[in-house]
Amino acid sequence: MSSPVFRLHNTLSNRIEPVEPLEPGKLRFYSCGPTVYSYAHIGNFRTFLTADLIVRTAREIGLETHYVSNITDVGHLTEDDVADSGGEDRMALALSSKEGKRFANVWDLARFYANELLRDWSRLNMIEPDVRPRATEHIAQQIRTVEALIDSGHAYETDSGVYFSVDAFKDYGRLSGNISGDNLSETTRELVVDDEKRNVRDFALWKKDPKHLMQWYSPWGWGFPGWHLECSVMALEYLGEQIDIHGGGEDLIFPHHECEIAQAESYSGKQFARYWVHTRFLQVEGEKMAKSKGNFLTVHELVSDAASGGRGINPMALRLSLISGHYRKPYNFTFDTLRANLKHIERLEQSLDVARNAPSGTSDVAARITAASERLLAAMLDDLNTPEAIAALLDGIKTILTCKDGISDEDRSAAQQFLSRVDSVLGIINEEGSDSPESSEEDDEFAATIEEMLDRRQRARASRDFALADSIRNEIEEMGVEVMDSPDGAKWKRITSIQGIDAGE
RNA sequence: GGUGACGUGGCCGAGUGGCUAGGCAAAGGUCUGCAAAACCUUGUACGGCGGUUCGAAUCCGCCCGUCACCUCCA
Repeated sequence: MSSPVFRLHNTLSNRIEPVEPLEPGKLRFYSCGPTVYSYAHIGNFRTFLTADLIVRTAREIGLETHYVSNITDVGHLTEDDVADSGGEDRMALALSSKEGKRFANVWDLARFYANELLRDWSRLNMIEPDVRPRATEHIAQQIRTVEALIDSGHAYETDSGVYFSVDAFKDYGRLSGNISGDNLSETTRELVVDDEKRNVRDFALWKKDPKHLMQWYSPWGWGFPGWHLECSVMALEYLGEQIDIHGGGEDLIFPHHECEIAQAESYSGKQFARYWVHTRFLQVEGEKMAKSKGNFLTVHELVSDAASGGRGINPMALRLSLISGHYRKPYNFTFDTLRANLKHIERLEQSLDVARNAPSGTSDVAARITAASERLLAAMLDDLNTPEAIAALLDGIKTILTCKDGISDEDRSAAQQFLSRVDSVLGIINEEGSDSPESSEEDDEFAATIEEMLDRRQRARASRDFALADSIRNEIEEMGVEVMDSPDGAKWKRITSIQGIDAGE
């Protein structure tokens, strides 16, 4: 048996290619992380989830995967065209916003949102990178790299900073197809105005700016590093001069990744990354997600409980929603599909219960469950075809649920193997996190009230006073709780709803 | 203007020359005092117009529409 082949779309070739690591059996993977100037939104997380699925799938087939993802905690500029004359710094902007007023300084703000990122990351049951480097902790390395690029003739200093010379790197533009500078039309805003730049396309490696809120001392005076530099430097530091896969959002193809290639390859003289994987932006309810449209959704808001102003969504359902579209296609995130995914997660939990606790029986579905399991992995190996994988997931769950009244030993074992694969590859089973809403005293009181009402209802049913029983149930439902009668008595659970969307239902 | 992607049933989303994707919603049924859950059943869609072919949602051409990137948004 040959080992399974993992195929991914490579932006460099615009083709789906088998992933063949430089060093057989060992995968070096770098995924671009966010700038932490606010809560990360679901679009950010769609990209991070693509990385997460790459790691999970690679490990499932036994590739020893070294996974690095950074945190950008330097405030880069919102507009390059005004950068030289004092453009705005993202962090500084966030600091002066209403929300940012509570932070003492940009360092504090970056620290806060970096912590929140990690919190959202773990809520979505995402794999922690082996190394999670921060830009501000790699300034010295960045300065050394700039010096090396100047020494080798790939960069030069001007009054405003140090620029990378695009003319000194022949492959510039290969990744994005932006080969010439001429294709920038009048619809594009003007490029950086700096008479000392040798080519308008040259980009900054170091900005001189003694007024910047975050600044460091360098051979070129006080200032801060260019945005593209940090990822190249940190990838080189933790993964070596040549990595296998480099990923990020589609917007990073140009200029960020194009510039990374230029810097890293000029520095090392070797091909930097062999596979480039990019995630398409998602839309919300059919529209581009934008703060101005009011459809800017953060993971923080969606999964926080209602009491603290969130929408109280099960993080696993959110995770499933965000991976339910193919990563290279525009995905339309809607509350309708989120609601469907809440049901899927409930059924998944039921299937776990069946696999563990269903009584012994004579079911005969092991072959079907195993087929679903194989189909699931095969779909993921085929350029992360998550919609197909989820179809296999649902088929497996459905099959397992048919065994709830009795399951054979063979089927139980197949079911457990299936669920274990679902756990490791899709990451939508998070049992530690699932009962996360810390059981507070309020919850205990609430439960006691419901139990008491159910007792009264049970007595009414016993005396066949169904009208009373039903009216009690209606009362319970108005409290947001669903009642389910079963052979071992009535069970209840909170009705899954999305705060702010299902209000009044 | 340049580059790239995409348009599939009420909705979300696979497929990419002939063979049921799947899910949500909906309808009917089994079960139940009634429900809920679960299970079973039902649904013939591929933006438009041409062309290639025995046969096209799938290939080719044109058109229409949507979206993204083109110097710092994942």
